[in-house]
Amino acid sequence: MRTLPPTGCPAHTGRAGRSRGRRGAAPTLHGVTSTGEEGAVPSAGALEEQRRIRQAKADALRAAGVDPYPSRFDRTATAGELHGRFGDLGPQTETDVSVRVAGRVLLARRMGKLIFLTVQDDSGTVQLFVSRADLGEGPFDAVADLDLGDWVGAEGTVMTTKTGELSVRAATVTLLAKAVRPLPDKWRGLSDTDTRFRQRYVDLIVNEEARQTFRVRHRTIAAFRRQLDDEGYVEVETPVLQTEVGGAAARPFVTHHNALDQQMYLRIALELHLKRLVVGGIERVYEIGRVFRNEGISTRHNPEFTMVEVYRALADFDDMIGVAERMICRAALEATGSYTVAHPERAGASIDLTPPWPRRSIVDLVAEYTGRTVSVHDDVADLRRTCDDLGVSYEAWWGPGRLVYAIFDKRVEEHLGHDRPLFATGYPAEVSPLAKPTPGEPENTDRFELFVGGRELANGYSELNDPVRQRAMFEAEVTAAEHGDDEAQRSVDEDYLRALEYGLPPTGGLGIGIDRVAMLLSGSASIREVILFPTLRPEVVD
RNA sequence: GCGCCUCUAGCUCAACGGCAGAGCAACGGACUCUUAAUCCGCAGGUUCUGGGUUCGAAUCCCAGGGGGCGCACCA
Repeated sequence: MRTLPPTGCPAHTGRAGRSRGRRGAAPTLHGVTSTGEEGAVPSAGALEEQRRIRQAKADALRAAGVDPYPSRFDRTATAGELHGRFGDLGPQTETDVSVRVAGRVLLARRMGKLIFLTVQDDSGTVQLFVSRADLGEGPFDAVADLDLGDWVGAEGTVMTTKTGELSVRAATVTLLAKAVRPLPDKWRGLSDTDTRFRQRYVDLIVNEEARQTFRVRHRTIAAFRRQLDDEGYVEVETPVLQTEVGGAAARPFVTHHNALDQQMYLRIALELHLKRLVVGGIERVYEIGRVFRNEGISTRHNPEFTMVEVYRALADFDDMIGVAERMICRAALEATGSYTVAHPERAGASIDLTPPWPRRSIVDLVAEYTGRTVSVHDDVADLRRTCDDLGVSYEAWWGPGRLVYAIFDKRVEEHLGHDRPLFATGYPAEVSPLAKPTPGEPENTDRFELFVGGRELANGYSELNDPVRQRAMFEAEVTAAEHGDDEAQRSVDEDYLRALEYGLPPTGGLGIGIDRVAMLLSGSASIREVILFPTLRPEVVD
C-alpha cells in the first residue's frame, strides 16, 4: 500500500488551538463574544450563543492564518472502503497503511490526551484515533476545539483499537469546513417532520433512514433506465412549459412568458409529446420527468411529482403490462434485493412482487367487492341507483362510463393489490379519451391500471390513433369542461390531431408514478419521504 | 376547503391552573482505548402570535399562524 506524501501542513489546525486553555494566549473567544450585551437587546438565545461561539472559533483561526474553509483535500479512502478492506482486522492491530479520509464530525469522545472522532462520509462512518503524543500539543488542542458538524480531513495509518474498532490513527487533522450551527441531538436525531423536510440537509446528516430512502429512489430510477435501455428505448425530453396542456385530467399551474406575452402552463403529463415522437418515427421512446398538478397535498400527492412514460410502436396494452411488470420487478431487485416488500400501511404484512401479476377486469372487481353487476351498457338510471346504494356521489351529466368508473374508483380500488400487485383492465371509453377502443366494443378501451397496496402505481393502454375518433373524444372533454369538470381539457389540441393525421402506428403506452414506486420499495408511508424537497408552505421568517 | 390532533431551550421531551424542568448539544474543568464515553461545575426560555377568563395561564377559552392525520380533491 502506497504511503502518500504529507501534503497537508501538520500545524494546519494546530494554530488556533493555542487560543484555548492557555492563559493570556492571543485571540480569545471571549474577546469576540463581548458585543451585544446591551440591556435593550433581548437575549439572543441558545442558538445564537452557539453560533457566536463557533463563528468566533472560525474568526480566530483566520486571524491565526488558517483558512477555516480551505479549497480541497486529497482523499484516498472512504469509510466504506476502509471497512471493506480492513473489516476483519483483529483488535489492537497497527498497520503501516497510510490513508487520507474526510468527512463530517458526528461524535467526539475526548479522553484528556486522546480523542476519538466519529467521522461520516457518503459511504458510512469511520473513527479517527487522535493522540496528543502523535500530533503534538498545538495541533491536538485544535482537534479538541472542533465542533460536532465540522468537516475534517485526516491523514494517518489504519489501526484497530483495544475493542477492535477500525480507526485511522491521525498524523494530521485539517479543518475542511467550519459548521457554525449545531447538529440536532446526537442520539434522538431530528424527528420534527416539518424541519426534516424544510432542512433536508440536516435530515440527511443525522438520519440514516432518510439516506437509505433516497438510495432506494435512485436505484429505482436507475433500474427503470437500464431496463428500458436494454429493451431498445430512446430517452427524450419534452417541454415543461406548454401553451396547451393535456394527457391527463388535472388542473394545471399557470404562468406567463414575458417576451411572448403569453399565458403558459406547466405540463400535467408527458403523453401527447411522446406520441408525437412516435409519429416522427422514434418507435420506442420514454421520458422520466416532473409533472405538475394544481391539486391538494396529501400523503400520496405532491403538486410536482415524477413520472416515467413509455411508448412503443406496434405494441398494445398487453405488451405494456409486460413492460410495467419487468420495470418494477427489476427495480425491486436492484433497489431492495427482494421481491418481498413491506406493506406500506399494514404493519407486519408484506406484498409479494414475484411475476407474473394477475389481471382482472374492473367489472369483475366491482362484482367481487360490491356484489353489483355493472356495465357501460347499463342505463344511466340503473347505474345512478347503484351509486346511491353504495354511497358514491356523481354529477347529473355523467354517462354510464363515468358512473361505472366512479363505483370502481370509490369502492374497489382501495381493496386491490394487498397480497400481490393486480392489473385492472377494461376501462370505459368515457374516462379514457386517449385510449383505443376495445375491438367491437367502442364504449370500452384496451386500458389497464396497476394497483399495489390499494394504490394506483401505473396506467397504460393501447393508444388511440384514429384522428377522427380522437377529435370526437377531445370535443367530449371540452363539453365536460363546460359542464364544470375543471380537470377536463378545455380546448382541442389541434397540433396533436395534426400529428395523428400523419399516422400514429399501433402503439402501446405506459405511465408509472416513480414516487409511488419509491414509496413502495422504501417502505415509506408518505410521498414526502421520497421527495427530497416536498412542497410546503413558505417558511415564516421573523 | 372541512374535521380531529399538535406547537415548551439548538435537538428530543417533561411540567397539564400555583416558583418552566431534564437528557443531549454548548460553556469551564478532570481523564491515553472511547463507542450516545464517563465524572464535576456553569449557563441557556417572548412556553408559536394576539386577545380573553382567573388572585394566578405553558396549562382553560377565542382568533390567527405553522405542522401532522383523516375526509374532500387526485380519469
